[in-house]
Amino acid sequence: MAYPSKTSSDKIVSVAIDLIQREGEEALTVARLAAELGIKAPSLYKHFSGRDAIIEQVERRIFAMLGEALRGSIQSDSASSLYSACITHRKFAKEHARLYPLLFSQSRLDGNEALDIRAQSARAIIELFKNDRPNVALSKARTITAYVHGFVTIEIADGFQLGGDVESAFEYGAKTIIQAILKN
Amino acid sequence: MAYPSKTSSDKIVSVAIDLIQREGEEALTVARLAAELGIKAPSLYKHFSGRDAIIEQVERRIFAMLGEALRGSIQSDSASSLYSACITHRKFAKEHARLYPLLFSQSRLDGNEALDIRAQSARAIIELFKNDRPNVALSKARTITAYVHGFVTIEIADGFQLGGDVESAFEYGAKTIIQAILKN
DNA sequence: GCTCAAGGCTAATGAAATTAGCTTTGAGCG
DNA sequence: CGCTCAAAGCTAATTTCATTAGCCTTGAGC
Repeated sequence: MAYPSKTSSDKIVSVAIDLIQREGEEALTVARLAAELGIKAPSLYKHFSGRDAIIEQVERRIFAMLGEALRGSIQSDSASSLYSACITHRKFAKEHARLYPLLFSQSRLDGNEALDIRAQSARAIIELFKNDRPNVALSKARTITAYVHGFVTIEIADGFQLGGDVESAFEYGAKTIIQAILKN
Repeated sequence: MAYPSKTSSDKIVSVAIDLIQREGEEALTVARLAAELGIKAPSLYKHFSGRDAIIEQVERRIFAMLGEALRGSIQSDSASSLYSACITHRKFAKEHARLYPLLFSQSRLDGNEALDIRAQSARAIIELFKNDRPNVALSKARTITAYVHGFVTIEIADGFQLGGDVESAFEYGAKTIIQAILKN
């Protein structure tokens, strides 16, 4: 084709992820990102329609990573697997404290594509309830997912300000919910 | 004192809340807000140090409103009260879909002030577990709060994309968790 | 009736995103 | 071997915001 590309869409997204992880989303300016890639801001528009499009890809990638991590943590289809999925989810969120909140913000992801990428993460959990009626399985998956997501979201935002042992609170909640879910 | 004030800090925050509720946070530009107040952008700086300071007050107010709603929904200290608190929390979040996500974003609120305003909301729930040891009560409150917060956060972000009955999922989760919590 | 500080205003500055329009270069073809 | 052309860069606007500088107005209190 043509001019030797100094970068690629994949590279751009990777560097964007690094930057957000290091300094937060607001630090991701088009000029800054371009600089880290060794090019100038307007050149980025040859690869993406704009800043939002880049962040959208970032979200997509983080979702994929979370999904992969969750699937990797689920060995059997037992309760212990469910608990380890919770641990993994929480660990992932905290290790990507600046990226994780992007996943369920106003979400630039829309429609079909969002469905696919999210479904992959969800599916792994839903599978664990294959003995239940589909609707019940969905409710159970949503319950445990909501709990973990809510917990880590508050945790990341430094929302647990009343002291106490946050670790044991997480464990208590996860185990209690899992136990209850496996019965009812 | 002096020049007849055309507005006030309270009024500014109210109008800001309206604006965000109607058109989202990004629609809250300093110029736009000023216009809705009948003044010019720079005049706002006589009342607030900047856009962030205004949004901080918005968060504070929303937190206070949520706390009030929760306290209002708790009559007794029984399980039924806990469930109605969940309903109230969810209703509040959905009725303030554009404002609620601000509460646990990166949070501009810091330190002591944040503690106070959040503690008020939390306290109401913790009270319900006064028969438990303090640390357990805290864990229980955190568990149910995390669940509801996570659920509505995902819901608002349109994250439940696999169909099914979201209403019944919420009910299932809330009731299951409450029941489990009241035992253990 | 004077004064002065709070609360407005206009004009300027500075950061970002984005657009317009030009330049470079190397893959592939004749 | 040399030509061409489209992709990928670049510089120079343009726009939209937030914020700052500096000035003007007015009414409460003396």
